[in-house]
Order: sequence, then C-alpha cells, then structure tokens
Amino acid sequence: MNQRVPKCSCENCQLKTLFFSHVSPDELFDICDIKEERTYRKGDRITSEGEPIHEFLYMKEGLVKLSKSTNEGKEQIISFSKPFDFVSLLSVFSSKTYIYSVTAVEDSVVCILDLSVVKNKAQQNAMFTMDLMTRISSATDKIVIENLEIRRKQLKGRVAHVLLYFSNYIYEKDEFELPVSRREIAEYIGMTTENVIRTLSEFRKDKIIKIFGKDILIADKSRLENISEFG
Amino acid sequence: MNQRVPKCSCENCQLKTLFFSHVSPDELFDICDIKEERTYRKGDRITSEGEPIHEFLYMKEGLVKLSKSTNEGKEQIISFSKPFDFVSLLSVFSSKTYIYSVTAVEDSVVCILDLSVVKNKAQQNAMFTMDLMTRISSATDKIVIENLEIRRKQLKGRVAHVLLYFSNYIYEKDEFELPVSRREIAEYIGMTTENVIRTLSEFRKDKIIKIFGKDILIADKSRLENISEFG
DNA sequence: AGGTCTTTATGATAATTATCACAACGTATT
DNA sequence: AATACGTTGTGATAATTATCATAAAGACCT
Repeated sequence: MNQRVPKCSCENCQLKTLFFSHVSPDELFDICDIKEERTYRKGDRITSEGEPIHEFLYMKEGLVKLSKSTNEGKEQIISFSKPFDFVSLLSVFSSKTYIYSVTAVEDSVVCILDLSVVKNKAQQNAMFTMDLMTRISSATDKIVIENLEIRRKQLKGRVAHVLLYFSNYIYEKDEFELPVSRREIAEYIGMTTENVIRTLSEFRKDKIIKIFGKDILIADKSRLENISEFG
Repeated sequence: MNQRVPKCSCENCQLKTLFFSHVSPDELFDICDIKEERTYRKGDRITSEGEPIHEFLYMKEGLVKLSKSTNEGKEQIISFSKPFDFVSLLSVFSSKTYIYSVTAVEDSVVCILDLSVVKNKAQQNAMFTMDLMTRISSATDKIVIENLEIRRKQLKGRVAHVLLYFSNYIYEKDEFELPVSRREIAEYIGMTTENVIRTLSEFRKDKIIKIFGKDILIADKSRLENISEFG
C-alpha cells in the first residue's frame, strides 16, 4: 500500500526553495528529520472524505485527484495535483476533517509533515506563513478559475479543454497516456461517461486526435484549441 | 459614487475579533487610523477585472458579487460576499491584478486597507497571518464546495438551491427581496435567463414560492429543499 | 484457462436546456 | 410625454445532453 523512505533528500528538493525560502537551514534540518515520504500506487486512496486532518501533504512525484462524492454516491472530481503542488489546500486550515478525498491516478510520491509541525512553524514564522498563504491561494485560485472555464463550455469544448489541460499543463507533450478513465474525465467536466467517449471518438474520426486505448496523440492542436475556445 | 467616512468605528466592529484577534491594541489603533470606509450604491463597480490590486477589502454592510467576464462578453458570477466576509480572497496574495470584478448588488459599505499595510502586518505577525489564512481558506473552500453543489444539480435543483442560499445563508428569512436580476441568477448557476424565469414561474404555479416582482416568499420550504436535493 | 467485472464503444430514444420570437411592464432619459 | 432600454414573462422549436440497451475488449481474480 505505502512504504517509508527513511532517507531525507531535501537537499535536492525543489520544494525547499518554493516552500521553505524563509526557513533557516537549522529549521529546515528539523523539518527534514520529521518529514515522511510515502509511495502510492495508481488507484491508492491517500486521504478520505470525513477523516480528521492531521497531516500536511505535498506532491513530489506522480499525479493525484481531489474528489468528493455526492450523497447519491456519484463522484465529482475537483482538481488534479502534480509535483510541487500542495495537495493540502482546501480544508487544511479551515476544517478539522477532510471534505474531499485524495487518490493517486498515477504512481505517486507524497511528502508528509505532521500538520501540527506546519502550524507551529506558521505561528512562529510570519514570512513562512506568507509564503504558505501565497502558494495555497494560488492553488485554490487555479481551481476556481479552471472550474469557471469548464462551466462556460459545452460537451465538446469541455473534452477539448481536458485534453489540452493534460497536454499543456500536466505532461507538456502532445502525446501522453491518459492517467484517468473516460468516467473520471466525465466526473471532472460534469458530463456522462458515454458522451465523453462519444466526443473522443468524434475527435478521432475528425483526425484531431489519435487514440490507442489510454494513449492520446493530439494531431491537430490548433483545431482542438478552437473547439475548446468556441465549442 | 463613493464617500469617505472619516470617523473610525472599529471599537464596535465585529471584524475586530474575527480579523484582529492577534493584533495588539496599539497596532489596531494604527490600522484603524488608515482604514477607509467606502459606501457604494447598488450596481456600483467596486473593483474591475485586470486592475492592479492595491487594496484589501472586507464587507461591513450590504452584499456584493464577484464575477468574471468570458472573452465572448458573457458574465459569470463566482460568488456573493456578505458582511464580515473577505471580498479579497482570490488573487490578493497570488496575483498583481484582479482576475474578477466586484460589484455591489445591494447598497454596501466596504472597509478598505492598503494592501501593503496588510502585507507588512502579515510579514511581522505570524498569528495574524495564520488568522488571515484560515479565514481566506474558509472563504475559498466555500466557493469551491458551493460550485460543486450547483454543478451536480440540474435546472430546477439549481434554482431551488439559489433561493435557499439567499433565504438561509444571506437573509435568514423566508421572505426577502431578491438582490439580483433573473439574469444574474442565471449567470450564477450557469443556465439561461429564460429558463430561470420559467422555473421560478413553475415554482409559483406549484405554490412553492410567491413572487411579487423582486420579492420572494418561500411558502413550502421542505418541498423546495427536496427539489434542491433531488431535482 | 475460465469467469467476473470494469472499461470502452456505439446506437436509439428520451429528457433537458438553449435559442428565437414576441409582448408586457417598469425605469430612466431627454 | 415620448422614447429608448432593460427586465420579466411565455411559447414554439432546435440543439444539447442523458438514459437505456447492448456488445466487445481488457483487467483481475482464482
């Protein structure tokens, strides 16, 4: 399920500059000491809705999804987090329990700090807290904006948008392996699985993309962008 | 358009306890000195998309909407802010310019601090920054959750949801004056104006609500809740 | 290797929502 | 008072999306 990696490798960690730029080397060493890395396999649940929050999470490798299930048992995907994103953005400082679940959609490595350590640090070091707030704000802003973007489009535009999201933002390549199922795409864009599949088939027939199972190749990006923008 | 109220009335301000619980009386006096209150009339624009952010805003009286316009010129309403909510939640600590506009939907009083003052305070006082972060996180969480709620419902459920939102959350009464037009409701729930109007008429015909122009009376709340929940 | 379950896929049909057209009403402006 | 303009309101029709049915392919388990 998960496995501890005892050796701390913070010296080479990009997060050091992003997250800890206002933490002294001594403090950093302390944090490094208590930091834990956990490895998750694709499909593993990392945190669950309703669980108490006692850890602070950020992404080192892989890709995870944040999701929430409706009281009818359907799943809604809120967002995806890639390396050097905070996974802990919603709820962490405003709630005692998670209001969403986090699940690995690729094999992932997540760095974990006890939340009380982060909170203590935050109460002592204002610059650290400012950094933290800036980062968390930026991440939640992205979620809100992305949500608005998806909301104003219809089916084809939304599917095109998601493909471009993975291509441009997550993988930075025109060919990639979809980390999620058609159903999960549907849960992200708020449409049905069948319509997502149908739309992908249509894009394939129109030679905008090539599909080999989970592998997607964007063949005509400008047309895909056009669909994403104007439907 | 707007008018200065020179006298500082922080002594009686609810925000003092919420916002400034970790600020010393001396500091509070300083802040009080430079704080400005501005009065806006219904319809007045408070901040505009693309403008540089140099002020920190919070609500004292009234109701405002946060909105963003698409590149096709359509408006999307992100959320509403009521008294003692921060208006400055998205962007403030993550962007130099506003990515949304703020407009008064009721006559409103907004308290305004220079952003540099808030940032300076935040860099010096970690507890203050923690408070701030907690409040901002809580506000953005609400936006995300509210968005998911609306997204999973269809037309009737969304309209019912909005009515309950105003009734329960904003006015805490079963009878209230709608602060927004049908079009604005449509912009908030992502449906067309005509369909919002039609749905309201349907609720009226079914004796779930009474409508007198902008005045709404919720006559059968449990049925409205049922529609909001199950469509 | 066989069976079960999920995912991908496609078609037909039903439900939902948008668009267009038009009218009444209120409000603001000149 | 007259005009213009936005809001509210309703109906007919078109477009979009969901639902249901069915099937093949792949993953998983034993």
